[in-house]
Amino acid sequence: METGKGKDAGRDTGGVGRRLVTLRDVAKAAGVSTATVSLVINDKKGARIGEDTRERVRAAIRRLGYRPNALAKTLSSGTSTFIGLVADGVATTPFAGQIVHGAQDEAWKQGYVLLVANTEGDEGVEKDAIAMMLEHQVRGILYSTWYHRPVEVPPSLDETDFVLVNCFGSDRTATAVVPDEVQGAFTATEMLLRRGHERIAFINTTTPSPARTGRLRGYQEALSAHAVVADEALLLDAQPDQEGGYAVAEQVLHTGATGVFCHNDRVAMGLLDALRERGVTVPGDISIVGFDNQEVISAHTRPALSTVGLPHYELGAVGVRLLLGLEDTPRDAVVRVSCPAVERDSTAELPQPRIPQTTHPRGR
Amino acid sequence: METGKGKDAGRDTGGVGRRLVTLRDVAKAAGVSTATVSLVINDKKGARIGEDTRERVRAAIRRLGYRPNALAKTLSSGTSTFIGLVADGVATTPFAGQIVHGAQDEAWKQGYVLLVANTEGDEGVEKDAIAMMLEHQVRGILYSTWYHRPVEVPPSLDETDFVLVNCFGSDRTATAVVPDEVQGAFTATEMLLRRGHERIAFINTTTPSPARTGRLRGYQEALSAHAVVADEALLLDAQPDQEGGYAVAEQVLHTGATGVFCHNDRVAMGLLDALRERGVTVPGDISIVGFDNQEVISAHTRPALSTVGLPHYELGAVGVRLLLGLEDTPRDAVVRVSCPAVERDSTAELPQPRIPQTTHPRGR
DNA sequence: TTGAAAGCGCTAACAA
DNA sequence: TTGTTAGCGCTTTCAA
Repeated sequence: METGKGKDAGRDTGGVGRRLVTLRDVAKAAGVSTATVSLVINDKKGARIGEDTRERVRAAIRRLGYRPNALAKTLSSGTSTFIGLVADGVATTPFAGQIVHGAQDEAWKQGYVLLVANTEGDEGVEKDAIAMMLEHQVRGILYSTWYHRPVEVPPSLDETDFVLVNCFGSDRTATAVVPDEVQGAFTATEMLLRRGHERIAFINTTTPSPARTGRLRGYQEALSAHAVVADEALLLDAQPDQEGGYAVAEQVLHTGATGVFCHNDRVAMGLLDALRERGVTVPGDISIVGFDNQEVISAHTRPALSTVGLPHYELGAVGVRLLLGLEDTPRDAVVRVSCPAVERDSTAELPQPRIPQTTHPRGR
Repeated sequence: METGKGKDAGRDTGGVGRRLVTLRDVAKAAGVSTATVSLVINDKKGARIGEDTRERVRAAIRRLGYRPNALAKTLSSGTSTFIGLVADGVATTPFAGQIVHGAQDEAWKQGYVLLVANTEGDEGVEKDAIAMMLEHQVRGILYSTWYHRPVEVPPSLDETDFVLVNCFGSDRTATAVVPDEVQGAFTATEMLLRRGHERIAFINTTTPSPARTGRLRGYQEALSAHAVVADEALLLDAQPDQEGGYAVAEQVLHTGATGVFCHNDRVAMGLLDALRERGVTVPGDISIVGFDNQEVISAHTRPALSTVGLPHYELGAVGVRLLLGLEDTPRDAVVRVSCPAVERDSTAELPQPRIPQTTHPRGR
């Protein structure tokens, strides 16, 4: 800290209070006006300042350890430096963190700073959070949820620009960005189809949601795209977690499926456990694909799980771009971000049919 | 939106630009001075304002839909409303989210707002993040890591108050708050001891870290507190994830341990998988305890894992309190937060010895 | 019990 | 090429 701080910066510096090197101090030190300093700092285009003066100013800035006051700048210029992000679950899920990360990276790139508020689903907290952001003059607000779902847009959001992230308006339209469930499920199913599987079971969730309907559709579209006839018997339902996957194992075995597409990685993990107990090997006997790419799980099951990723980072980033009008999308559009395939070790070529053709109810 | 916004709020409201109801507008509308309005808004103690005036002001505020400008307030009063939180991994881990949550809750309680920056370990980003926070006049900075470790304190942190969260200064002392590894491991080990186990294996991590040394010590202290003689043969090492736990299973079985304390939940999960494959039941044959309480995993293994929680939420909250001087701890102190026991289904009473006493190398 | 006025640190015309 | 001067929206003495 021999940067020259304690030198002559301290005016009010009384033990506790630190710092207080203002533009004016720099101006005085450099023997120029504050306007000049302001100009070189922001190095404004049109400004014609002598190179010598510039250098003198820069020197003074360094010498005094000057830091611009972003708040004063905002107040004066009227251009905000904040983007608000309200999330309903940064704490309880690994997913929200990715949204925050994506949003932050993009925000920084655009010269903004993220104001994050975690509501954990509490409406009161949410209202306060939005109010707080409004009072801090945010450029706009990203309203995000940790799982893809419809939401009632809080009225106070209308006081600023906003975009919904990982959710969409249930009661009205609003600009939003969500994962492409259909494409994701299509991709997952194709991971199996491409390896020769045709008898593919789909363990969907019991919970009504965009994920449930979207993934079912993606699964069906993939089958028909590959000219594989759908068999209702292959459609299973389960509670969307390890317990659900574990419980449905017997049914899966009964379908005679050679490949299974699970609603999410947790279900896949439960299924894996159950199959192991029954001596069924994966991917030897059965290939499995998950959804979400929840790393803590999918990267470490045995075998490591082939799955499809939920693009949370992208959602956050695209959210910011939409907010700032950087994406050329119509207002109130719902943009869909695709889910990438993450192929690991739970998928393999279909072995020579162990089950005679006759068991195959409806041929292809 | 019939709150009166579009009414007469719009001055500069030109389609895009919103809002601009200032203190002055309110004052004018209420027929008082700005000073008066300011006083009733913050309802200052010493201010003696007539109840009628107060009501008139409040009415005007409501009618105009006035929102105070927090930035102007900060600038004018000199009292910051921000607390910065720089984290090295909100994105990649479920843990950091809890720190954010704890910090935010406590910050709000104290009237502050959290400015979050995720660095993902990038030093450049970190430097920028701190600079950004300094420029935004933060009251102080919480510097956090996603796993407990020593850190080199970035020099620029000295320009403000700061506290280290989930980490501590490697090169110098600084106020910090970390989990109590020793107590945590002690607690975990006791979960086994209390149920009669004496032959308890400890699968530690291979990575040198406060966790490694602290947990070993806690394990040893628990044994001796219960007058159980330590057996070096029970000390195993493994890579700290599922693969590590899976790989070490054979060795664990060889020790003849009836209880196993794993360095973390992921190791426990891997071990569980391996034991299942070998037909060893948990907790029937062997009891297992993890560490971290990483919910996605621990709450859903079969059986659900008994473990010890890492107090991330608390770390964040205490961090804020330390920063604000709300905790009466000496400056530069390292405070330890304890790790709570989370007992689930992987621990059971020691069954009647299936193995003759003689196998027990050294008696108690 | 209230109002006037001087800033907080910075930007942005407008002069010079 | 640089300086002067109003503010941005709010708080805070000091007077009235």
